[in-house]
Amino acid sequence: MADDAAPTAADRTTEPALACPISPVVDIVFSRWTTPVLWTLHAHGRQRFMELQRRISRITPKVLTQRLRQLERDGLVVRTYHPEVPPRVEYEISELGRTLAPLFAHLSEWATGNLEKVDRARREYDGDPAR
Amino acid sequence: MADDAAPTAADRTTEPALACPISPVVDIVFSRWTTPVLWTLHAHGRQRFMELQRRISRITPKVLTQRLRQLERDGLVVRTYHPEVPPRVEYEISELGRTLAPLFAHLSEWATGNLEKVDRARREYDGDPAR
DNA sequence: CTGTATCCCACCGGATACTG
DNA sequence: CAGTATCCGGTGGGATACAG
Repeated sequence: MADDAAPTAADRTTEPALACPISPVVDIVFSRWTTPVLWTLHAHGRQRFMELQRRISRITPKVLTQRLRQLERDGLVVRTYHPEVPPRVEYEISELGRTLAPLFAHLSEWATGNLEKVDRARREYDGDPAR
Repeated sequence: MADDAAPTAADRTTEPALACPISPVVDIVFSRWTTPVLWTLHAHGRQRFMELQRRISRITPKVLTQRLRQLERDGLVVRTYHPEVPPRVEYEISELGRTLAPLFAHLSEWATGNLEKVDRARREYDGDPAR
C-alpha cells in the first residue's frame, strides 16, 4: 500500500496488476483484527475502549488502538470523546460501516456447514487421522 | 496456517475468546494472497501454474505454491497433476470453492460506490488535501 | 480510563538460485 | 514447466511500562 503518488482504495479496483476487484475491500475490511472489532461493535452496539478490549479477549491495547484508528480513518467507525474525569470514549459503527452488515451475515451463513467441510478436507489431506 | 494440534476451523466458531463467528472464514478465505488466487481461478477457469503466476503479476512462485497448497488442503481448490514431459499441472476451483462465488459477487458489489466513500473519509481524516 | 512509548521477536514474503 | 531450497529484511503484533 502507500507507494508512489496517491494510490487510492478505489482505483485499485481497476489496477491491472492484481486484476482482483475485491482486493481493496479485503484490505479494508478483513485485515488482521478488524473483523473481530467490527463484529463486536456490530453485535453489542456503541461501547467504550475497555469493553471492546474485554470482549476481544486476546487483543492488546496497542493493537486495538491501531485497528480502531484505521477503521475511524476509513469511515467505518465513529469515535466520540467525552471530556470528563476520568475520560470516556465511545466507539460505534458508522452508517457506512452498517452497510457491511448483510455482507457479514452472508459470511456467517457460509460458515454454517461449509466450515465443517473445510475441516473434513483438511483431515483427509493430512492423512485422515480420524478413520 | 498455524492450525497445528487442536483448534479446528469449525470449533473456532463457538470459541468464546473471539466471539466472532466469521473469523474462521476470514482466516481461510481472506488471508494474504488467497483472494487474488481464488478470484483468478474463478475468473479464468482451470489453468496452469505459470498462467496463475502471470496473471497475479507480483506473486513469487514460492508464495503462489504456499497459497495453492493451503487452498488445496482446505478443499477450495483442486490440483491435477499430469505426468508428462514437461510436467503439466492444472488448478481449478472445487465445488466447495464455487459456493464462495455469491459471496465474492457481494463483496464486489459493495466495492462499487463504497470504496469511493472510504477514500473520501480518508482524505477528510488526513486533513483534506484536495480542498 | 484511554491510550502512548519502547523493546523485541516471530513470521511473512521478496529475491535468487537450483532441481526433477 | 513446476516447483523447492536458502537467505534475509521489513513488519505486525506481544509484553511491559508509563502518561494525560
